[in-house]
Amino acid sequence: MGTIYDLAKKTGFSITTVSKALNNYKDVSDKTRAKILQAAAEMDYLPNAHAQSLSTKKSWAIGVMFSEANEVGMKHPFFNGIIESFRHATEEQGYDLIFASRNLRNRDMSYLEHFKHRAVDGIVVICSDRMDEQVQELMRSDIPIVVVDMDSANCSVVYSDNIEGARLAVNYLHELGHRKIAHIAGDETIDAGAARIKGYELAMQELNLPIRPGYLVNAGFFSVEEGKQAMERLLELDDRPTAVFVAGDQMAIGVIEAIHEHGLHVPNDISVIGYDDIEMIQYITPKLTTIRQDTDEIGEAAAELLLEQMTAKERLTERRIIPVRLVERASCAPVKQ
Amino acid sequence: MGTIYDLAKKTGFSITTVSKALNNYKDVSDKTRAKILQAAAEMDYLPNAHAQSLSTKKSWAIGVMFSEANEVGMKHPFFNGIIESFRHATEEQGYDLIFASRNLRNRDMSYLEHFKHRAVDGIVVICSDRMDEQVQELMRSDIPIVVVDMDSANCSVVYSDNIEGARLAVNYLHELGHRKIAHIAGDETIDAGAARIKGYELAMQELNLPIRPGYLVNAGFFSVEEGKQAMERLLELDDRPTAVFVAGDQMAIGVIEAIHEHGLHVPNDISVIGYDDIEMIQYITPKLTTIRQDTDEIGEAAAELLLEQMTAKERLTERRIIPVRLVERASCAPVKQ
DNA sequence: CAAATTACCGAAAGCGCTTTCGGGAAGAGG
DNA sequence: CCTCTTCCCGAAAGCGCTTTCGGTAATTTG
Repeated sequence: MGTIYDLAKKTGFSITTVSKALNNYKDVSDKTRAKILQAAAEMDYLPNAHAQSLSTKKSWAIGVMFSEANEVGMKHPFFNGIIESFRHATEEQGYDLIFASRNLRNRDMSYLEHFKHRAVDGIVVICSDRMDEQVQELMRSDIPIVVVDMDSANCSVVYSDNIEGARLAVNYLHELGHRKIAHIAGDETIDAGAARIKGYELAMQELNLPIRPGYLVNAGFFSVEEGKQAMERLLELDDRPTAVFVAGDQMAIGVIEAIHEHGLHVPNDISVIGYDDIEMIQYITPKLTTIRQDTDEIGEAAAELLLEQMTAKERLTERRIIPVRLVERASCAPVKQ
Repeated sequence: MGTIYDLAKKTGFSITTVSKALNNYKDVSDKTRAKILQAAAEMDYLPNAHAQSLSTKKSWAIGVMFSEANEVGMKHPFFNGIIESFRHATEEQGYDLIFASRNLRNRDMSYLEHFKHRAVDGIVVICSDRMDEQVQELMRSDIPIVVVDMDSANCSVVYSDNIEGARLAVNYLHELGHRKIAHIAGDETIDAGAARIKGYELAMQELNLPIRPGYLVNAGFFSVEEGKQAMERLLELDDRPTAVFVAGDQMAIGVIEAIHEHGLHVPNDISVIGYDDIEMIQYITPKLTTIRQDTDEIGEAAAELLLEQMTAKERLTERRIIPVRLVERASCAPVKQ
């Protein structure tokens, strides 16, 4: 491969000139630039990124932090949809993504420390747990940052319009004639969970529907199993709901399972509407009606907000709320007479 | 944060001694080491990774390349299961993962070039397309590398025992009394696809079962839609199979859909067995019986093979074949009388 | 044609760290 | 008391690149 010195020797110019030619400075003649570029191609010269970063203080790297909360890491279909689109958008600008480990040889360090160590140009946090001390630390730092799926006044954030999403869901069920609408919710410590609860309550109020006792059940952290258990509790009620708005698709899968196990039918006996629109719900029975979050757009918006800060070289705090929409499939039906 | 110079000034020692203290050299007394460490903690000192890499020629970074083939990137549940476990295993040793973009500012470069530019210590390739010129180039290079889900004599590889997996599937169907067993296959240009075809043919032969005309159908690149279309073709046959071994779970989902749309029942009319054991198939109807690939172990094995090369600082070529197992669920039944 | 620009190029410092090598001080051995 | 080790420490070179600042040579201007 060779270094810039080899290139200089080979072409007979100084490393200064070589560097300038490579970086499109204008104070080098076309003739010599051509020679240098030619020679560079011949010897497969590639600049060393570390040396460049060291001297320019720009690493062209973005650190990504995933919530390790439920041990899903990058396996979660919603989160990895976002990161994939984020990756596309940033890669176009020449940035690489780096997934930092938490331990540097012997000693283990925080994400912030690791990102500083790596001298990343920016950070993207994809995490729903606002209590996470690691995330807090990142948000307090002065590195350009964007956090996804969580609100904050101190840094740029992007998330779906959860309130509107919940409202869409409730209104839809209402239009189908449902009045006894329950909500299986995500934990309130998670912004998305809290917002959807709020949207549910708001919508119910707007429609003058009472939230009956036991109709709002916390199903924790969005897993299939938790959804199932939550639905069990609804089924135990004397005054069962005819429809349930579930705060996440995975939970909704558990919900449907529970309903089926009780010998009831979705949607004939109970309508179910989910949230997210992860791919697999098109293939379950019945196909799940849901509120679609646009992971592509979320990822792109996140990239945009971060890129903006990185080029401005200052921390900005913009809030971007991505619209959602209802995707009608087969898990909701008009209420029985 | 400060540099090593600041630390030296603050403690009164030379940067040499500071560096040595930080790196546990033995030619520095416990007393001064303690002082330096203390001061480092006080000023939140963190060594600059670029400077370190520049002088040690070790970056503690592993480049990962995903096949962009079907535009799924890191969204594919099988691949991202692998990468997640790979990440865990390498992170324990202090390595970070870097997802390289293909363009460096203006000019766009190959993955190999980018990885050289970044001076990664090793590369992991998660790609099934052996024709990909980018992958070829990586394999020809002299950087430590491990490739997943593909065979090669020139570098370390790890993949599932696809032949045995196919055999397990066919034998299982045979035990259920099936004799008319078809195979919906992945494309032969993909190693996994080819191996499963081979295993199917082998198993059929071992059981003295003929492969009837039209019973081996190529469904391309493992998508739901392709699986569905392939099944349509099988259903057009006069002499329909009673069971079908499908080379991937996603395809199997399409297969079941096609069968249902023809008014037939799985497994009563036709048994279906998949391959992979991705999470979602537990939630479809009927729950899919499948051959389970152990993504955790594949990822760990890949990490192990790569780590080995990186510490040895030489390229090795080991082949690791990960065992698979049958997971019985509800999509296969004994053949009708 | 002399003076003032302009066009090109290079010396050198600096980015933050590691590592070799040598040297002084202190302790061990005779 | 002198020599030989052992223990600590630091000067300096080097990793590969960027960028400032001057300095020629070539070109333009009046």
